[in-house]
Amino acid sequence: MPVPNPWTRKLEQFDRLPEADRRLLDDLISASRRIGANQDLAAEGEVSHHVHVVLEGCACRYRILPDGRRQITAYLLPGDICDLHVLLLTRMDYSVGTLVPSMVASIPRTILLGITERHPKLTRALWWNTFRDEAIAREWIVMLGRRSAYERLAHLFCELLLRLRIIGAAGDESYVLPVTQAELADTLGLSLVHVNRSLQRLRHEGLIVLEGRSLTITDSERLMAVASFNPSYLHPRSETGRGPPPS
Amino acid sequence: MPVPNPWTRKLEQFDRLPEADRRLLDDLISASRRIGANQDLAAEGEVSHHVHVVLEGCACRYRILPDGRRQITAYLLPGDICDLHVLLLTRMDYSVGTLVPSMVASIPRTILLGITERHPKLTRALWWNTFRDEAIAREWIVMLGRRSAYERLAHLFCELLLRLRIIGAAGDESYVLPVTQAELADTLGLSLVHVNRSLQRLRHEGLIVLEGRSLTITDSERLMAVASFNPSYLHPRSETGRGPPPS
DNA sequence: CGGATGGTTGAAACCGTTCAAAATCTGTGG
DNA sequence: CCACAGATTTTGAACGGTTTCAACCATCCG
Repeated sequence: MPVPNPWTRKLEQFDRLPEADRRLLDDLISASRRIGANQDLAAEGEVSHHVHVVLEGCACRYRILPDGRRQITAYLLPGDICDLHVLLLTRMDYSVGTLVPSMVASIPRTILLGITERHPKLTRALWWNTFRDEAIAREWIVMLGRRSAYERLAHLFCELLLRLRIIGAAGDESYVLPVTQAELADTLGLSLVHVNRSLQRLRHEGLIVLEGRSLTITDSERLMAVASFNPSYLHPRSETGRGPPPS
Repeated sequence: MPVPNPWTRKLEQFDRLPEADRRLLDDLISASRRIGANQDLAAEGEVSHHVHVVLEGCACRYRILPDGRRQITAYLLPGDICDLHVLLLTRMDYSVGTLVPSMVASIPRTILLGITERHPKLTRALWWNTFRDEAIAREWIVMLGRRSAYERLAHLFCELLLRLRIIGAAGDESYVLPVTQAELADTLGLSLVHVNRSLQRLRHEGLIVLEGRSLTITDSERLMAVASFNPSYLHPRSETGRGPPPS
């Protein structure tokens, strides 16, 4: 059996899909394209007719305030859907852009919408995907509202470790950070300068090694404690066992 | 024709529902109960078998960090579903509690899950509801990450004005704030003291009048400008016209 | 080599927090 | 109708985390 594409893998975290659904997913992303870093896939305010899926690289959701302040509201890793809500809400209330060179598939919303009428298992997996996105957004609210700069960095690094591990893009304790310090600042609601200093503190305290973009978590135990990181919001597979909760 | 309950009204913001679906919604919430303020409906970490819907009053989603810091991640107004993800993710990753005395319905997840297999229009409305929740969460991320205390308060008051107006719980420019200043602090990621001082500034600048819990927005034009408030994330009805985007 | 991007450092200013206490409001029972 | 306790709002003052401004350094790459 061939290795499933990242999107299929992601959706099957919820429940095994019928063979027909898996083939369908393969088809939908067959026309993917390679895109450079810092390219917009969709822009705030426009009416969008395509749902985007990241297959390689990394993108983000972000908003820019009238005076130029920017806030990143989500990281989109391989297998993640950038803008699924376009299915039912076509007006974009944020922008989507790549953070590094990426491979992205673009699916007409009418096609996907039609599919949801004939593929209940797949539709349920997409709904699950929506719930998980929302759970991550909630956790970011907590991170921004009630954690210090130091803790926010620790928390974000823990989240990325787990999310990248699931898709096989991280080792036991190291991965390639897909963002610059300026982008970390826009993610964590901090200034660039303060991100830099907080990173140094994480290094000095022996929690991480960060050389260029390669991040190694040298003491994940303590890093998770600093972040008061509780992975349950990612709803890891192991917790519910195989398959979705019984109906 | 009788006035629909708040939940039905909320779900019909997306699309008109078949008469059968509306009757079903009435049935589901017929066994609602009255609950005092500050009562938990569901607690973080537990496996929940019920979906809760607010019919009167106000509840919130919140998380408490190990050291006691608290962050509110959503306000749940009449018609809002507290924990719909329980359908597919039964483990709670946050708590739900009332902010004021409320009327709340509690629906077994297996019942609602079964319904989603036989009522496509209703299911789609529920999915839409999920997307809208997520859009609000994203906006809160922007609010917490990139706005000052003063701007956060302004933004929150704008959001509540619109959301309460939709359900007929706010006049043109005034409503009853369902929260104390301490709760505002836990919502906006600020200290109680600073919330108090920022509120005074909003008053002194003539943007609001706040007496007890009664809030009047005296200059909504300027309040929205201060908050750089853009209501599109609430996906108001008027924008898409009647009914959902065409398939 | 030169320009662009990303990372690092220093110092001053500011926004928001903390601690502590007073003032006001609210509901309740006597 | 008053007294009282608890919750909520308000105020003052000191402290500190974070920002801002302004350089400087390192690296990469054509």
